[in-house]
Parts: sequence; C-alpha cells; structure tokens
Amino acid sequence: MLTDDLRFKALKHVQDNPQLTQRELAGLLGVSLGRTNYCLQALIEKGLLKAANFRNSKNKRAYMYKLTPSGLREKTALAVRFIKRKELERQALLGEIAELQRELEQQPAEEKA
Amino acid sequence: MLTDDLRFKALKHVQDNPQLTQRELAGLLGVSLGRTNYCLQALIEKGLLKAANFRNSKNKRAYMYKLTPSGLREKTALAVRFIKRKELERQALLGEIAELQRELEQQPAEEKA
DNA sequence: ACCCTTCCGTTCACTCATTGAACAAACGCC
DNA sequence: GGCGTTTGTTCAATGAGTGAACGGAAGGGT
Repeated sequence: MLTDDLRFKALKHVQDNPQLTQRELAGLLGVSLGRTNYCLQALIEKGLLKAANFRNSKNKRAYMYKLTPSGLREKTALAVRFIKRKELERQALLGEIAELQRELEQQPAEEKA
Repeated sequence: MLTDDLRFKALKHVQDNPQLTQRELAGLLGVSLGRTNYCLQALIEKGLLKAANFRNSKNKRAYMYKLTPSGLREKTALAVRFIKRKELERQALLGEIAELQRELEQQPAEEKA
C-alpha cells in the first residue's frame, strides 16, 4: 500500500546505505521482499529514487539506489510531517496513559474469581 | 484478527455503554461490522462478555453486552500492559523526533529544482 | 572456456484478514 | 395482523501482503 511511513523509512535507509539489496532493505523495513520491490519501483517511477548500475556500465543485477534531488526534498518534507504527526501521537498517548491510570485506580483489585 | 488493542477498546466501550449496538461499536472501534461481530463473539466465547437480553426474557435481537468479572479483570490486565507498552512507544517516539530534527538541521534547504 | 554456485531483482499464485451488502429475526406501532 | 425499522449474523468478494520460484549475471575454480 506504500504508506508514508514505509516511504520515509525506505528513503532514509537508501540514503544511509545506497548499496542495500532489496532483501536487506526488506529486513530493515520489516516487510516482505515483494512489497519492498513494489515500493522501490513506485519511488523510482515518481522520480524520488534512481537505480544506477552498481559496478560497470553493462546490465547488471545489483543496483545502487540513489536519492534524486526531488527524493531528498520529499524525504525532508516527510520528516517535517512526521514530526508534527508524532507530536500529536505523543499527546494522544499521554492522554491515554492518564486515562488508563485513572481506570486502574478506580478498580483497585478484583480478588475473587 | 482480534488484536490486544481492539480487545481493550471493545471491553472499554462495552463497559462504558453496554447498550451499544454492533454498528455503533463498529463506528467507535473504526472497523467494519463483520469484524466487530467476530470480535464480540470471540470475547463472549472466552467468557469476558455476556450477552444479556435487553428488555424482556424472550429471544430478542438487541443485546446488552456486559463485562463478566473475568472480563473486568482482563480489561484491567490489558490496561496495565498498555501503560507499559505505550510508555515504550512514547520513548521511541521521542527518539525518532530527535533524530528527525537532527536530519532536518543537517539539510537546511534544497532550493533548486 | 566452461561449469557451477551464488546473489540479485522480478514475478505471481496463494493466503488470509477485512469489508459491507444481503438476510433473517424480533420488536414497536398502527 | 401487517408493515417498517432495527438488530445480529453470514458470506462472497476484495485487496493487501507474502515468499517460493524463476531467469539473468557475476565470480571462482579448474
């Protein structure tokens, strides 16, 4: 489904290490090989990544996935959105925790089975 | 799939308002009617909920879903687990935010297209 | 040069959770 | 009793996700 989260992590890992294979990346992303492949192709089609031949000029199987300038901008934009979203999540989380603790105190112990 | 999260929310909402219909509960849970039904039946089978006839003693379609004592204990236990899990999530989130901000500062602006 | 192994990206048939339209039961109302 | 409404229940269809299998290409050994 190519969520924002997956997109961001993919861009980030590729930037950190362009020589990652799809299998390695799949491991880092925590998704399957098939989905990783689909994700990379989508990013390439959008122009956010470019697949360069790794060693020489011939058709080779091992690629280097490099961020394009537009890919770098996209990653930065995603990061900004993430900070905002994560902050909101954190707020919600704190609220939930407070509510849970309130509930726990209301029902101190139900000893009997 | 009946995740912990769904279980907890279901128990919570049912406790707050036992007269909820499955459709209303589905709306609160953010999942489909079918899944809500599946979830409720699973909770009933586990003895965490009991479906009481709403008004009179005859077979009626509208139920009241009440927490059993064991359901109350389960909900409390889930709450405890949630507090721990959510705290960990919060820590991870803070870490991520810090990392994202570091990245943003590293790449102040890519103006050119 | 040749073969064989290994590693890569790519594909696609399968699985399985999820959905929501359709159905049946049971009520209130007239 | 009849009708419309509301409820729980079912299940065919959908769609995302998986990972085994494939073919291409490099490397190593002889």
